Parts: sequence; C-alpha cells; structure tokens
Amino acid sequence: MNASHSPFARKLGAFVALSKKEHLTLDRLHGRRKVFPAGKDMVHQGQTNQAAYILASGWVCSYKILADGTRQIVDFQIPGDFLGLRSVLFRTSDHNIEPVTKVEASEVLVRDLLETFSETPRLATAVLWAASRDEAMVVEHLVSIGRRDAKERTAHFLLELSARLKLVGLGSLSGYDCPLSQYLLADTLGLSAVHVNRVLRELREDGLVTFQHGHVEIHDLDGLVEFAHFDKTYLDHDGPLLR
Amino acid sequence: MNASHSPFARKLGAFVALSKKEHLTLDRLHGRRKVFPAGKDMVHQGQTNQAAYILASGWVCSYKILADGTRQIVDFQIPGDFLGLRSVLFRTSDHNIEPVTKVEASEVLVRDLLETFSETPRLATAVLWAASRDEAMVVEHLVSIGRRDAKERTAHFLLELSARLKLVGLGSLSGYDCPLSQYLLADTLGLSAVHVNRVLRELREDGLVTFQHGHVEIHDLDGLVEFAHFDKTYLDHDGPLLR
DNA sequence: CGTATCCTTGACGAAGATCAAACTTTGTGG
DNA sequence: CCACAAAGTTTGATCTTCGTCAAGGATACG
Repeated sequence: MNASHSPFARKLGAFVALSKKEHLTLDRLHGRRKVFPAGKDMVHQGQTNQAAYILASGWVCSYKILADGTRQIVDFQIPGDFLGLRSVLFRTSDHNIEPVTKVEASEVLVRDLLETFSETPRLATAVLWAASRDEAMVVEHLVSIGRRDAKERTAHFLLELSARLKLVGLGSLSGYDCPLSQYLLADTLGLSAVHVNRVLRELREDGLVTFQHGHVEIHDLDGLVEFAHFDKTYLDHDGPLLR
Repeated sequence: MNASHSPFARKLGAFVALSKKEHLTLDRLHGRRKVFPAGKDMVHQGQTNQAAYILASGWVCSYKILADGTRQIVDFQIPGDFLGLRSVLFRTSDHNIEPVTKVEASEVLVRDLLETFSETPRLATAVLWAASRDEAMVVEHLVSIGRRDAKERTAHFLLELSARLKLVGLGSLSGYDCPLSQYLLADTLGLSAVHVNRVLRELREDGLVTFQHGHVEIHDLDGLVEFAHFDKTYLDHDGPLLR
C-alpha cells in the first residue's frame, strides 16, 4: 500500500498484497478519464448499455425516485470505488446515479475487465471482494433504517463513511471532509432534512461529532462508536475462497 | 418450463430456456437433501465454512440482530431460491439464517457449482441473474423502509411475495399460502407487530387484500398494485451480457 | 452584491411505538 | 379426544419520535 497509487489500487491493496505486475495491470484497466459535473445524472433508471467507472475523485450517489417524488439514496461511492459493475453485467440500470460533487472517473470497458479477470485471477478475487463489501453495506443500511432511531442511524452512517475514507487515504481518525448537504443526508437516512439538522445538533452538543462547513470532526471516537453500536466487521470481512 | 421440474429449474427456466441437457446438469447439482426444523438457526453471524443450498420446500429468512435485541429481517428465501451463495464465496456469514417453517434443501458443493459454471456457462448466467435479482430486492426493500409509509410498504411486500411465488408455481393471481406471523412481518417491514396488525386490518377493510390463517387473498389486484405503486420491473429485468 | 441554496429553530400535528389485556388458534401430552 | 399451554392475533389508550409548515439567518456563488 503506497500513497502514490490510485485510491482504487489502495483499496484493493488493503485486501490482497498487490505485486508490481498486478499494479501495472490495474493501471492499464483505467481507460479514458472522464469528468462529470455535480448534480447532473450520469445514469438514469432504465438506461441501457452503461459503462463502468472507477472513481478517481469526487462523490456520487445511487438513488431511486418514488411515485410521489420523494427519493431514497441507496449508497454513495467515493474515490476508489467501482461504479456500475452490475449495470455492466446486466443490460439495464434499475437506479439513478448522480454526482454529488464534480467527479473524475476512468471508464472501464467490459472487454478489458473480463480480460484482466482471466489473466490475473487475484484481481478478480479482489474486485469480487469489493463488490461483496458494497452489498454488505447496503444490508447494513437497510438494518439501520429499519431498526435504529434517527440519532443512532446518523452516527452510524458518519462512522461508516469515516472507515471507508480512511481506507483510501482520505480523512483520519479525527475527521474527514464531507460534501453532503443535510438534504442528501435526509434522503439517505430516510429522515426529513429538518430532523437531520436537529440530530446533528444533538450529536454536537453531546460532544461526539460535529458536521459543519463540509467537514466532519469526530470529537470522541470511542463514545461515538459505542453510541452508534458501530461494529465495523461488515466492512472488512475475510476474503473470497476463489483463488 | 414444466411443472415436473424443481422450483429452482422452474425459476431459472423463466429466464433462459433450458435444454434437456441443462436440466440434467441442474439436477446433478442438487446434492444431499437435508431437512431443517423451523425456528432453529441454520447459519449464525460469523459462522465459517458454510455450505450453500437450493431450497426445495419451506421458507427461510436472513436477518441481523442489533445490540438492543431487536432484529431486522433482510429477506426471505422461498422454494427455488439459492441460499448462501455469498457465504460460500466468502468465508464468513455476516447474518443469521433461520427456517420459518420446516425446510427441505439440497446442499450444493462449491466444487460442483464451479464445475457446472465452467461446463455450462448458460447456467452460470442464469444463477448470476438470480443473484442480481436478489440484490435488486434488497435495494427495493431499503427504499420501501426508507420512504414508504407502513400501509404502502406492507402492500408492496405482499405483492412482491405474490410475484415471486407465482414464478415457482406456488400461488396464483388471487392469492397464496404464507407462513409468516405478524411478528415476522414486523421485523421485515421495520414496524411493531401491533402496527402491522392494524395495517392489515385497514388493507382488508379497503377490500384490497386479506391476510389471515396463513393465507393471503388478493381481492383487488389492480387496486393493490396502484395503491402500493408496485412496479415489478425490478423483479424481471433483462439478462446478463455474459454468455 | 444580489440571489439561490443551505442551515437553523420553533410550533404543531401525525404516524407509529409501547403498554396492557382479552381473545383465538395451534400444538402437545395425557 | 380433551385439556392445557404456548404462540399468535386483536383492540384500546397513551406517549414518543419524527414530519410538516413557516420563517429568519448564514453561506456560497456568479
């Protein structure tokens, strides 16, 4: 693991130690670099023949719109995350993808991806691990919304982000930059924006976390972990059996 | 598609037309048949080296227990569903699996599974399709809990079950047998059992559905679909690109 | 420097939780 | 086959959490 590598390599490297050759193969996987402006959907529900991307910088969110116009954000992708793996394997996307900030991402061609997988099985393993981790996060999100109250849910979410960002070298134990508005937070946590605001104030007044001016400052990590019942094992489970 | 085949074959057959040879391969995939009693966990959080199963009869649920003892059910598996595909590929399970009823399932050995995949790619495709469908259901579940109110959420869930059961030949347009208690429903929908009861009464009084004595009777399918904003495309999206 | 977006707070209302208790169905052992 | 226990269902009363509405204030942006 080396800071000079891309966030993607850095993330996979946390799971399997990558050789120089594997690093090179990864680098070649990165195709044309593209830039997407904030707020304009990259992918629409029902859109077909979508490309896959590896996020180099910026944040995006995946969401669904309901009939009454409300929306639910399913997950966020941050630098180093794979974007649209499922949309590539399957023809149509069943959700929308919107950049939260300006985003830089390298396109990945299906052909290159499959080629890489067959030539370098360890990388296939690593990507599969990343995909399974994404799935585990969606499940944990579901559990959060179903059974945790607003305050615990919010704290849990901020801690998850912290762990993910640390893995790609963004942020530290004491905090991280976070471009999410309280509206986005609300649509993620299944709350109203007004209530998100109140909950954030409480967490701040409790001396646990402060989320202001695009920055999350963790004042009392242990206290926050205990309050949110945050158990990060779902983020770093063991690797696949497939060799 | 033929009623004489297993629910599993029947489900996959709805996606790819299976040849006689592929049917035979599928049959051989089914290993030792096992029986599990209701209520006793088949898999625990953190358990390793888990087998995978294909459900032949009965229902099971996957859930997580929180620190305060409450639980959230993530999804159900019904006959024809694959069970623990992820737990096989990855060493440890991050959730519990409990039979809701007495369950019959055939064990699937990883070795056989991988062999089948390389010999009969169309089956790999079909299983991948099934896995992606499961993921889409979890996402839809998340959206439901996050942004639909109790009544709509409940109606939506009953319709999803209806669609899934029809696919494997259990139940019809007008109803199906359902072994779920109101407690299970509550842990699924993120509600209290008391409120589930009230919501079911309302749906009954509206002349939409009746869920009593282990049977769901759909009185007004169109009305229910409209009320729940049920759009079943997430259940039968297009197939994978991989051949 | 003006305008749009986002944040903050208060007052009020509604959806759903909790508590409690009766009733019904299902299952079990004698 | 009955009796009793256990599990599940139903309903009412009350309380809590969170949503909605409204309006003022702060920030960021062009």
